[in-house]
Amino acid sequence: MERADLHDKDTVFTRTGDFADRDAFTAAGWCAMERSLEVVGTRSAMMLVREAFYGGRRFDDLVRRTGLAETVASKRLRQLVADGLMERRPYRVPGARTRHEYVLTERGRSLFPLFVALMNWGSATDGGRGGVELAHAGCGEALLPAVRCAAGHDVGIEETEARLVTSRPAADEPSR
Amino acid sequence: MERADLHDKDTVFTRTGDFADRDAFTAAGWCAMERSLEVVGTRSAMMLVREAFYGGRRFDDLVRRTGLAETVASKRLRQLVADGLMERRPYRVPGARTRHEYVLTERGRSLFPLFVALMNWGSATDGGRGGVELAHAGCGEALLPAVRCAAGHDVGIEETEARLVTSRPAADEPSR
DNA sequence: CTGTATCCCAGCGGATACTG
DNA sequence: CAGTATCCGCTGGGATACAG
Repeated sequence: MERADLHDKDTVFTRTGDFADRDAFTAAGWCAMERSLEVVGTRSAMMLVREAFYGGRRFDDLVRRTGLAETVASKRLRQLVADGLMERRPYRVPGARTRHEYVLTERGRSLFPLFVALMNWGSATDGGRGGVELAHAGCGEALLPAVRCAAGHDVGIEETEARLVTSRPAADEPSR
Repeated sequence: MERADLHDKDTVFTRTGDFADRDAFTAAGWCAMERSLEVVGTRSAMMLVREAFYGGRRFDDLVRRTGLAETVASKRLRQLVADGLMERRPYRVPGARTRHEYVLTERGRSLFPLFVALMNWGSATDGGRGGVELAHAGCGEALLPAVRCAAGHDVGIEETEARLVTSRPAADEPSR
């Protein structure tokens, strides 16, 4: 099954153990990536999350800044709340009646690396057309998505190994 | 415009300069994130890229391992090639007739951080149901998506600043 | 201002059947 | 084995109109 005619530049993941035959675990169940896409795989979902990152909270602002139709924004926001990415929170400005605002939950905020990766990948090939750029407020340098292992090493695609886990060790506690 | 009743945990991006009013640059054009979604915003596209990362190359394997219908895989692969994420390359095994295989281009390979972010976000909330896990082949530790600035600092969401750039300083693309 | 209710269209993805 | 051609249902998203 192994092919010997691959160029070095074609290297993908290291395949080890069960993974030598990827078919063996195709039946292992739902891929985590697909689970993510079920929730944030739509344009409207990511756009609303984006505006939330930018500080948008009120329905009106979110609609205008995303450019989505109100109907779409409404339905998607309801779903984002149901999925636990956002919280619909009442608040009141003195003298006005109670309103609601949409605030990212911790789960929603944990989309940050995904958002940066999307922004970066899109801008990497746009020929410098300009637009919004994300930067480190401390030093002003642009943000870049990275991949590291739990031990802190930077990991490239060719150093990545995929493996089958039957049941991951007790949920991700405060990772030490 | 500024709200003073925000909890610390609600902090999102730091807003500075032009960005104090996000509306000011809504008209600044297409968001890089949306550009990414136009290309890899579909389930089929990311699933095919995933299998390419896992080492899949032949049409038959890609179809079986993604579980996509042949028609869908066919059309999506054609588009991925057109978008420059994959390359359709002829090859031949002695004694057999020439076949084609799909190989990730550098642009396709640069989706690696995005892929890791998607995998990680999806598995972070699955209650440890098990499945595929990505790890550092060197030390065996699990992979995590990260965000850094060009100067090498780790950057959290609350240290992130968004700003408007009219035309980015000729990054890495002499084209055009 | 903050939505919801309808109607409509385009695109994704599947099923089936057919080629080289 | 590696696709293409057709048909078709589902849903994402927009337009319009209306409500609290």
